[in-house]
Amino acid sequence: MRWGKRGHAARGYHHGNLKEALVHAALELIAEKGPAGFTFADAARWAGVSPAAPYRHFRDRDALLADVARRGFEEFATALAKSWDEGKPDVMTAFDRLGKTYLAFAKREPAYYSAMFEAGVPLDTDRELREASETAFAVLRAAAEKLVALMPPQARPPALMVALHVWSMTHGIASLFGRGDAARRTLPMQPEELLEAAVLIYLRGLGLGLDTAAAKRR
Amino acid sequence: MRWGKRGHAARGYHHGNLKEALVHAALELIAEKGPAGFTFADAARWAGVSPAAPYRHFRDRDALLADVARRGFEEFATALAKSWDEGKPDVMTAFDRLGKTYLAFAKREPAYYSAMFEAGVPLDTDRELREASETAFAVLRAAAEKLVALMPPQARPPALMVALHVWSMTHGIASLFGRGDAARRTLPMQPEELLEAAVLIYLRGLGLGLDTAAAKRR
DNA sequence: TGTACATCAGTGAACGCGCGTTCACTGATGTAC
DNA sequence: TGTACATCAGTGAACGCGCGTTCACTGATGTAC
Repeated sequence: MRWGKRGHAARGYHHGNLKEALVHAALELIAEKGPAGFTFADAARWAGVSPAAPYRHFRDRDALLADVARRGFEEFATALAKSWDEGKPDVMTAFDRLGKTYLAFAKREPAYYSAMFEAGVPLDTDRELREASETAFAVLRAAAEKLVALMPPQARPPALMVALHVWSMTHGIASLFGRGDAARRTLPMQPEELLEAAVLIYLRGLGLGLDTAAAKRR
Repeated sequence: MRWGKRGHAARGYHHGNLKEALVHAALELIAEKGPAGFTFADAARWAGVSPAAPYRHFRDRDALLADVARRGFEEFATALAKSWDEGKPDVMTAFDRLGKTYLAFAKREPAYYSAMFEAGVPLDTDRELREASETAFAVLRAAAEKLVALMPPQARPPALMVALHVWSMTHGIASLFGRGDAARRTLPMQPEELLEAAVLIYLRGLGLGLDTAAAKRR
């Protein structure tokens, strides 16, 4: 299988879009054997090129992995932003949807998720990678802002704290139970249900019951 | 450095306690370069023996890693149980302490934590490993039981759900911010504070305010 | 439109290296009597 | 207490293998005129 800009017809001496193909290869191999389970040579073989070819596009294996993580964060940020949809039709509905999207991403793209959160890719060395990661978190942060804005000013918790709490909870559930691969633990309920209940209880603890939210909605 | 049962004096043709030494080597190397960052030969070298020696004690690298994870869960379970101390002097105090112990373990033993939760060691193939993991969770579960028992019977949430929520939150914070190594993200507060606030808000959401708890304590 | 040339993105052979694993071996330890 | 022997837990040499990386190369593509 080949991944060329011009579809699968790209052939011949020049691959056409080897960089993309290597990223896809890495994702495929990570999904199979984990982020440590592939080599530069593996990726080349998977893409159908000689072992020297990847060097035209990536300095080394780590650079390839970092690029995978960056793309992962970008797709993640896009998915989250689309799901949040600026809080429409109302903040509570959108917030719930956001959490489900987070879990769905971890399940649908375990390879990306691994590269982003578990492969030990250092965030601070690559500017684009760090920015992509921050963009993703910014969506959560913005959602938390809108959420605390529902509350009376004197009772508002810091939005950053709320965002971090929800992020941690969701990431925890995703890592422990919500993965598409074999490392996950079994659970007597759906991860989505577990998350939804947690968020409801947490928001109630903030004084943001469904009643308050419903009242604000009108 | 050698790790023998008889202290550091073990020498000579027979190592004395190579199995322990290999586990320590693995921990050291995992802490340095992550769970994927060491080889069987590395471990042997670190322990000061020939590359063939580890085969007397472990089938292969995976078996060594699984043993590390098992020991990690056992130490984890012990630490958690000791910290929980059957809910003394009162359930809320002990519960808070339990969370702090969880985070402290992840920070103090990042290598164990990696092997347990991130190395992709399959839980279901090794009976002892699975049991150790279940023993650790059982402590959390028991604590959640005592916690919900503080509440009036008609308002009690399932203890299992509470345990899973707290586990997820704590694991999420530990993975994202609370690690002793370089992969952690920076945070404008201590992970412990973040966790404490989350748990307080969550419990309040369950209807278990500090007032209720204090009332029960008397 | 054709041609000459520069650049790009691959090839494939080669290298040194370290890994996993096996093997016959051997020094150290434990035990029966 | 001494001796003979079995077992244990190491050695060290060897092997085949695949990896990372470099290199001169070459086919394909793009561009100036």
